[in-house]
Amino acid sequence: MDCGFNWEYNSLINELTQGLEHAKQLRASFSYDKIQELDFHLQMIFSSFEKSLSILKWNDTVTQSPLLIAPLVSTGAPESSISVDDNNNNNVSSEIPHVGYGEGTVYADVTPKIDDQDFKYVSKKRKQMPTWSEQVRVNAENGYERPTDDGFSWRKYGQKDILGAKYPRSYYRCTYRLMQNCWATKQVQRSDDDPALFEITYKGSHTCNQTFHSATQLKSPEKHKLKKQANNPRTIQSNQMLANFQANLRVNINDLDKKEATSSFQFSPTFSGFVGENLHFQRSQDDDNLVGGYSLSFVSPTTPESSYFSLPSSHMNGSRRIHNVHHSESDLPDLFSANTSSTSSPIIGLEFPLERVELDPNFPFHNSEFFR
DNA sequence: GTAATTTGACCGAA
DNA sequence: TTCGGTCAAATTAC
Repeated sequence: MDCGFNWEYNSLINELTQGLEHAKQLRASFSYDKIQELDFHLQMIFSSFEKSLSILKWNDTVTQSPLLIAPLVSTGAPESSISVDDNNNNNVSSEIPHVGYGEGTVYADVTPKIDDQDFKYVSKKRKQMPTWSEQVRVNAENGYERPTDDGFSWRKYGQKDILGAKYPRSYYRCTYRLMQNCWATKQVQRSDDDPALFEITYKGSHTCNQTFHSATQLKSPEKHKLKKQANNPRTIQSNQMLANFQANLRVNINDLDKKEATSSFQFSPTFSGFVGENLHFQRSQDDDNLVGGYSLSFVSPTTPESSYFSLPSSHMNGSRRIHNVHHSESDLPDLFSANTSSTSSPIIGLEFPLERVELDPNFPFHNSEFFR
């Protein structure tokens, strides 16, 4: 039977918790001179509540079936939300060997069969998993054939030529589907018109704790340290926030200040820097709100108090020096590149693409909160 | 040896 | 019958 882990319930809790957190920060930081920060939290709140509603609508539709109840005791698998019910003997366990796959999984004869009508509900439920899409641009010049990391660990399980599409579609599932019953999936489709552009469709929210599993692959004592950190609820929540944040990263470097950009500075190994239109690099003074170390900021010449990003060194595990910041080639004018030196020890927490980051100058953010 | 990817086959939906 | 999504054996990468 089930391990007490519920996919939709946890997703909902995650989303609502995030929304609440952003609302709190919004209230705490309300000030006319922090309008961009406020805007960021508003966007995150909207996103959280939209996803929550999506999950609720999805669940509400499916639970019209008498079999598909008890969301708190079902497994994480969308198709295994059929609850244990001694009265009608419709017991279906995710641990019982089954044949077939995917939508309308056919269970082995040792279990009671699901009739056709029930199948429709099961299939419908998976179909109605919360879905959202985003577009990611990559720099194919340097061999980037797939979108940059989105902060989660994915396992590719299929590729398919799509009718009318120039490029095949790739299918990914969460690496921790089996270990943590996480049923998030994504599809990646390259744009016909713009090969550097990828349409990524996510289905279902992550219910896994990926920091934990990253840590388990490391050697001790880092392993122990990261495990401890990963179990911190704040860390788990921050991971989700970071993923959301990362999903909104874009970059425009049309007015990159080359003089500033080519100077070296200490830098996170996983954030490679960003310059928006009319912005320039500036290595900032320590942020009083952060714990120790230096931080890197982006300051708008016109509104220096409102456009910035900072990263405390206390969350870096070893420092890096970044160099060779330069514009990308002409076919990808909105990207820039930078190289980092050395890779001492892995960073704690989520990892972001090293060499390339996109930042939309229209997307205000202040992510100091993520790292505290 | 283990984990990840590739790829042909299978299945359900339309 | 076609097509998109998934599985799982074979292959490749680490």
